[in-house]
Amino acid sequence: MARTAGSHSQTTGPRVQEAALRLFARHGFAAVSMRQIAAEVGVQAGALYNYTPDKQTLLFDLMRGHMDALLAERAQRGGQGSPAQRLEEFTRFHIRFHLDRPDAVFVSYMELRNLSPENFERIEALRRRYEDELEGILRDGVASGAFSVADSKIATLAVIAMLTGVTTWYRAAGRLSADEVETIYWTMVRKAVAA
Amino acid sequence: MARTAGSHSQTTGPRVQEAALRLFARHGFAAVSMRQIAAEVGVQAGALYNYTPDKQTLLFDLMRGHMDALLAERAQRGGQGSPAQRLEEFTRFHIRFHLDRPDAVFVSYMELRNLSPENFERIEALRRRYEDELEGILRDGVASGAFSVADSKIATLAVIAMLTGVTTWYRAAGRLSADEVETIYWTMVRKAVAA
DNA sequence: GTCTATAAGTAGATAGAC
DNA sequence: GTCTATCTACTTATAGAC
Repeated sequence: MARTAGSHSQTTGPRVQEAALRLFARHGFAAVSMRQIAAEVGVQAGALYNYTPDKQTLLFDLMRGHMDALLAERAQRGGQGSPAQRLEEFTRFHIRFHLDRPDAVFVSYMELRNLSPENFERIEALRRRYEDELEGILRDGVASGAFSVADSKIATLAVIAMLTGVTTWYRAAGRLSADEVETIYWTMVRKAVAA
Repeated sequence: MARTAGSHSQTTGPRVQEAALRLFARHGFAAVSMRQIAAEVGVQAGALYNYTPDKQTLLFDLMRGHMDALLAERAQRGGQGSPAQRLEEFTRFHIRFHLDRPDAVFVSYMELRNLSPENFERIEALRRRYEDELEGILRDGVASGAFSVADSKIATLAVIAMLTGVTTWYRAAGRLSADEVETIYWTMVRKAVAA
C-alpha cells in the first residue's frame, strides 16, 4: 500500500521529534522526561539516544527547525509591491504560518529559557532576521509616506506580538475561519501604522 | 535603625516568595528545585514547608497575588471620561503595571501550564475579569461611534497581546523612558481602533 | 522556626546483549 | 536499532531533634 500523501513518516526519528514537540508544548521542556517521550513513541528510553545526543539538542533541533521553516517560506515569497501590499502579505503569512503550527510556536516562544547560551544565541539570530524583514517594510512605508510610526523597531515588535497572540485563543473549530481572522488583524495593523 | 521606606520585609515568608518568583521567572517552574529556592533564601529546603504546603501552592500563590494586585489597582482607578480617555488610561496603566513587575508577568503568562486544573481555572477567571474591562471600553466606544473594530473580543486580545509584549524587550536602562514607551503604544492602539 | 536525616521515587544518560 | 539493566544524581516532601 502506497504511503498516504501528507502522512507522517513511519521511521522512529521523525516520530521522536513529533512526540517531543507535542509533549514540550503541552507540559514544558523541563517537565517532560525522556521516558515520557519514549512511551509516546512506543520505544524504551535508551532508544531515543540513537536520534539525539541529549535532551538539550532535541529541544534546539525542534526550535531551529521551526525558525528555518519560517525563514525558508519567507524567502520563497519575495516581498513585491507597495509597502502596504507587502505589509498585508506579511501579516496574513504570519498568522497563517503560526496557526498551522501551534505546538512549534508555543515551544519556540516559551522554551527560550531552557536553551544553553550558545543555542539561545543561534535561535535569537534567526528570530532577528525575521523581525528585520518586517522592520524593512515599515521603514519603506514611512519613507514613501504611506505609513507613520514613531519608532520602527518598537512598531515591529508590537505588530509581531499582536499577531502571534492569535495562537493563544484561535481554535480551528471556533466561530471564525483563519481567513476571517487574517482580515480582522490586517485591518488593525493597517490602521495602526497608517499615515 | 528604622526600616528603610519601601525596603523588603526581613521575615522569611516574603523572602521565600521573592526568591521563588525570581527563580521561576529566570528558569521556569519545573526547572527550579525547592533546594535552589532555599539556597537563595539562605535556609535549608525543609524550612520552606513552614511557608507553603507544597511547590504547586507556592506557584499558585504567586500568580494569584499578581492577578489580585492587577485587579485591585484597576478597581481604584474608576474608569471615567469618554471611551477614548478610558482607553488611554487603560493602555498606560497596563504598560506601567507590567513594566514594574517583569518577573510576575513572566511567571503569570508562562507557567499557566504548570498549574493544577483547579488552580488554572481560578487564575483564568481573574484574567477574564481584567480582559472584560478592556472589552467594555471598546464596546462603549463602538456604540458611541468613537471606535471601529470588527470584533470587540478579538480586538481586546490583540491590544493586550501587543501591550504585554513590551515586557519582552523593555529595559529600564534603554534609550526610552517608560513614559515615552506608553505614548508610542497609545498612539498605535488609538489608531488601530479609531473609527 | 530551622536544622539534619531520610524516605520513596524519578531524572538523564550509558553499557552491553541481542 | 531496540532492549534491559544500571549508574549517579537529584526530586518533593516528611520526621523528629533542638
